[in-house]
Amino acid sequence: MPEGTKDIRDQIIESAVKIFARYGLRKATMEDIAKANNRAKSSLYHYFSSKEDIFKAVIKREGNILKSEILNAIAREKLPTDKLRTYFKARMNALNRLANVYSAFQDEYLENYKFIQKFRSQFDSFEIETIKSILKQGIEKKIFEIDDLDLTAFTIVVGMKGLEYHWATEKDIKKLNRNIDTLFDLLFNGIKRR
Amino acid sequence: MPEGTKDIRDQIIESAVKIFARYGLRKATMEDIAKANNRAKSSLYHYFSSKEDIFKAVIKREGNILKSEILNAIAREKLPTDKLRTYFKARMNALNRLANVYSAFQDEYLENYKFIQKFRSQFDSFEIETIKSILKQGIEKKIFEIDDLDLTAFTIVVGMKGLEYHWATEKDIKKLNRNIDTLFDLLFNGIKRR
DNA sequence: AAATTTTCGACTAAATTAGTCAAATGTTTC
DNA sequence: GAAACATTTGACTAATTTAGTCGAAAATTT
Repeated sequence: MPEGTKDIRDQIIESAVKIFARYGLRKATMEDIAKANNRAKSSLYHYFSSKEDIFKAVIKREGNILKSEILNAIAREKLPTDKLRTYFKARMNALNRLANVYSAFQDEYLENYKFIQKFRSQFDSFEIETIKSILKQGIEKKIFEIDDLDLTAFTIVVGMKGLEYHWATEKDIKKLNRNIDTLFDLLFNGIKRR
Repeated sequence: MPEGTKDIRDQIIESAVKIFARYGLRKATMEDIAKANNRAKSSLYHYFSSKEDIFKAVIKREGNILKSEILNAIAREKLPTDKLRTYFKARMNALNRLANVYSAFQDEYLENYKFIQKFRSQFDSFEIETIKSILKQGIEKKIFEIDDLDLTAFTIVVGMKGLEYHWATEKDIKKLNRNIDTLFDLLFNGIKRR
């Protein structure tokens, strides 16, 4: 695909996000996406090879937004402690903002797709690495005391996943933020240098 | 359909509400509804003759809920003035609560169905009659002064529809409630006995 | 105005879906 | 307990929808 084409590809992706968010991969049709973009269905195939191809692009885009939101948020903090707490909240907020796309993303039907599994595991890696780098800084600054860095980072990510599940069904944002703080404090007091 | 059958019919309608709310009439499949009800698709046809038939039942049910919520709300008020204001708010709140179903209901694709048009016009009649009865009480109690009752009731309903349209795109509930009050005051000062 | 990119409508093969049906299972009634 | 009835189901089909193709028309660039 040529150069200036980027804009229209992006346009299509943007429409597709909404359609996928509303209907999920299965029920969203190329016709739906095309209409939302004021184009004929066949035009889409000039930019993407298949519906799955568009979906991949959507997932990639939303994933990148999620990652950069998290990275930006923790970049604003100086202390590893604050970075960690901010990471928690930024993750929840970003996920909250993406709630629609995300709920489509949770669709069990998607689990069968290999590229979704790949994306998930890539995102897991990103999270573990990010947490690890925060923990490392904490160790260097003598704020944290951790035996097994990998295992600790992994455990933290798993813990957040648990919270995320709870979050999916929790409407009370206030209560949720308190949960985040509680989990954080519990974790923090476990790893803080005594 | 036999007698004790009612329970299961209702069960099916309840599942169907959720499915229609999520996907709309077009994209909701009998299979979806059946699954949500832990039944085989063919079982549904024992209780309903078609998908459209289920949809009609859903619309009827939600319409009745809407009506009774409104009627209950205004029954709690004594003064015609308060009844009118309460009507406004109850209508908005009920519609708000039914937001999902309602958004599916707004689908342009539905406009082609005759029974939807029929339902709409029946609901319009209900609203106009309800408003008229409130206005009548107001006139009797010398609180309102109205020339053409029918035309006034009609105008009020049309006004609320306009607000409803605005509401559909307005996320700020606070602002919306202020709008309701404003519209109400404007209207009220127009019909109040001087 | 030639070359290239973009759009589109018409088309097809494959998949999905509404609705049917006959048989299986479950429940009542005598 | 078996006849009568109600309910559920899986297999099936006809009709519709849908992903993806293709050749040619617009639009844009060179």
